[in-house]
Amino acid sequence: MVTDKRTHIMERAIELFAEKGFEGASVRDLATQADVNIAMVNYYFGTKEGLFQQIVETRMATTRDKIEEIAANKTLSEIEKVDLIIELYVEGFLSQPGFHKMIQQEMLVTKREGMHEKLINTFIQNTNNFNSIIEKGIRKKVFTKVDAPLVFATIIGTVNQILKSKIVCNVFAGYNKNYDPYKDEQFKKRLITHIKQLIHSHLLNK
Amino acid sequence: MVTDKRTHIMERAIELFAEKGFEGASVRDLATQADVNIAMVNYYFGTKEGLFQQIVETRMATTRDKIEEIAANKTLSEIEKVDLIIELYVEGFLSQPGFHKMIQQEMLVTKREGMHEKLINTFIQNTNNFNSIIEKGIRKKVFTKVDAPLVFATIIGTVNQILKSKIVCNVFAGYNKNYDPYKDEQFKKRLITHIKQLIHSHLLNK
DNA sequence: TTGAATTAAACAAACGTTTAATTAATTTTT
DNA sequence: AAAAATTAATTAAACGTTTGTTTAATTCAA
Repeated sequence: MVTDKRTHIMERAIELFAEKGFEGASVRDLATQADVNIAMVNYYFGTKEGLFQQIVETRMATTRDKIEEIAANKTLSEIEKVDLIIELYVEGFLSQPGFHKMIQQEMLVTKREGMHEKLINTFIQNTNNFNSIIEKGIRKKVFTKVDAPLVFATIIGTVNQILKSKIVCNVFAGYNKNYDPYKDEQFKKRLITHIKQLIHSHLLNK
Repeated sequence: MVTDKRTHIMERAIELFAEKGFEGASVRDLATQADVNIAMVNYYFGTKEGLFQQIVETRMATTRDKIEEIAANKTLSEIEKVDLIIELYVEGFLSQPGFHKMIQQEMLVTKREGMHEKLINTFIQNTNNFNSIIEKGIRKKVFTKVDAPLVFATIIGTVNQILKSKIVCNVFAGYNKNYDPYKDEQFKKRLITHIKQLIHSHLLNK
């Protein structure tokens, strides 16, 4: 039950950090939400920042490894790889909206330098892996000569933009305020379709 | 000299808010950066949140009005309007990176509900104006049947992604760490070209 | 002389963290 | 297997700082 409590605190913390930001979410708030004593946060994670780092380190490695795996795969074509990465980001972001909101905020803020740099470095790795796929496609002449890193920025940026607010997202989806688009399989497909069509016509345009 | 001091505080506050977030930037910090007494912030803006709101209200109306103007224009074609909006966002974002970082953070955070809703509403207005352009283009059969609100999300999202960190941006641009891509005219052109090509092949694809 | 601008000092409240005491669980010894 | 000893988990209370804001006095300009 020890690790259960640890992960429980982390899970509740993700939602609070996403909602209020790192500074905006107080330790007392975190403890109340997780239904534990205030001192438990420091007991398990040392500091508030330690808790944040634990969350990031645990969850961010997954996406990075998956992208690395896709990039290194030798049986997939370049366009198949691009499609897989699009699906990976949409599914990952929509299934863990809180976590990715957290990350987005921290990428904007340069206050906690160590944390910020760690995020940037992982992101740069992902960019490089994506670039290598695109560049190979261009060399093979299956892709047009596109601006690879900016194509990556478009994919991530589009999903991030959707993630920015559920309300805005509802306007996009045209549904009512109580409906949760992140949990809707149809909305997910719609987003994937949009990005794929967009990127395909850009990459494969003659 | 009164308004000068007011705007001076606002200008310095934008940079601090962008760098550290709303909660992360303390009033003492703001006062020190603007080289004024701590009490002056409350004297001019009532509260810290009042300062934030003043900044947002002053600057955000400009973009909204420009988009409305473009959408209402009767001499421009639909594709010309789309191009103008792309240029508007890239130029606006790159010339005022601090302000737009601030906005991005506040759109992610739902703590200050009033502020958040105001941002969302303005954004929804912009989305609707953009949609009406796209829908007209589709009706005229000069555009393919695209997902208009998601196309808008792609444009904004791409620029926002670029804005997320100067370091990441430098990796995109392939330059050294001291170079400031936001001030580089060539990088701006590169970004505009990428988005235009991307959106064009998506909208005009047969 | 009147009102605005500016200041240093103080305010209570909230912050992250630590402490010291207590309970619960585990291990060691009998 | 029971008792004792040891470690881990949990708690309420307090720690010193920092927070945003206010006050009351002072300087400045009209």
